[in-house]
Amino acid sequence: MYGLIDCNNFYASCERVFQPKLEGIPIVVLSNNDGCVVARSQEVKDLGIKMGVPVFQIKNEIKQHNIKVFSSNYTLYGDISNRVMSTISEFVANYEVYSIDEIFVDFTGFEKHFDLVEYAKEIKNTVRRNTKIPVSIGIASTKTLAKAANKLVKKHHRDIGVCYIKNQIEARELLKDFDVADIWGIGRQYDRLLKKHGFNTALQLMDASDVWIRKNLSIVGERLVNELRGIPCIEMEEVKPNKKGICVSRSFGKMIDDLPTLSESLSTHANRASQKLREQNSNTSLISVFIHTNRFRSDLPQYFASKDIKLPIPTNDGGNIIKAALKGLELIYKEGYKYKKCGIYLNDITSADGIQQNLFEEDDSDKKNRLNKAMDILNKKFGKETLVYGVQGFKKEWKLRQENLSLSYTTKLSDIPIVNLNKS
DNA sequence: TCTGGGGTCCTAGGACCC
DNA sequence: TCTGGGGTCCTAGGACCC
Repeated sequence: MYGLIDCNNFYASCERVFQPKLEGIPIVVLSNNDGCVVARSQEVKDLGIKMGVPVFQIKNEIKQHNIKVFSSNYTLYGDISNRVMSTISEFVANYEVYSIDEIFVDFTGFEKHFDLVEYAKEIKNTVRRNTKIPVSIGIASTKTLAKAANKLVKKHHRDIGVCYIKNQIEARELLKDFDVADIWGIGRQYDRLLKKHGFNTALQLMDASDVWIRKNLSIVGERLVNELRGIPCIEMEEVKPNKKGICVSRSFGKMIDDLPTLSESLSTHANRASQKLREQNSNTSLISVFIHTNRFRSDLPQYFASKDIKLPIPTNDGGNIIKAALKGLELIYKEGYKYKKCGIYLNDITSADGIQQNLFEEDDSDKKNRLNKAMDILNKKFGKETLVYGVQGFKKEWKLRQENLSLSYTTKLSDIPIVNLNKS
């Protein structure tokens, strides 16, 4: 038995933790650069505002319904997420943190000793008490069914917050009205394909022909259908495997046309990417950089470019990676365009232990390792970007727009909430 | 004026080997 | 008129997830 525990309207709920007066008030949280809506409170969902809409398209609704708007505050959400996950980890031995607001838990064997619904309710109440975050819990014999159960909570069992699919008889009953589009692993394209061939509900998909599924949805679809049938095909991943690719990119707060400013921004992303690499004790030997203009501005000339740089020796040194990135940037930069975004991908990722040296280049990796270690320690202790490379610049003209950022209540001493006892 | 930022896995097809 | 049979590796692109 698997459980999927998911935080309701997570980012919006986080914003409410330290501002309880926002309870019941419609809230949206925006993507980086205050671009799109990435999280909505229930009140906003009820208004019919869709996930992902550009915020300028809902200006009127925001005004009309007095919707409170927040820039995304990942420092806060990350910290609250850790609290939620650690509370849940007290209840189960095996679990997989699946995303910032979701966790799979392994309930195998629990059903023999506990009433699973009651046990789940206790988890839910404890999380709420410890963190103030509301969660929903779906339980079933496979991860895909647990995901579906979790969706069903939001439709039919919001009061209890738990949905338990005990066996396949119940699964068939509950999934007979379940839209294929809502199945974990069915996206827009597969939804269209399935509907075209008459598969509208999860139940119909459960009874589909294996050959047809294999042919049209590949092995991924075959696994998915078996999971719906109660045959587990997707295992728990309790330890996070190292990333095989690392990407850091951002849109600019305003459009940029000159190489020096682009270089500052790209250096910053490159440095951040090198930190991520070091966090998992890996090296890269293939760096790609890209820049592009604003694809929505059809009135402006468009330019999209990327460049791969192969490194002779795998590295995780910030200086090396920045140097390679800037070399790539110079090769693709063209004057006369208004750039909107740049970024860096690190690929060909290998372990940082046991590097194959190059016969013809001097080995200064020991010195660089010590430098990087020192930088990482300082930035961890005194806050990120305390110590940076000079090429990253100081003016940060390209930085994100974040006009409605809440405080870092839990991670920054100066932002800690103050309780005024006298007043109350 | 204004449109996010990360990831994973799978397949097909081409280049190459003997 | 007729042109083998078996592999591997890599990449680009497309699907998906949050």
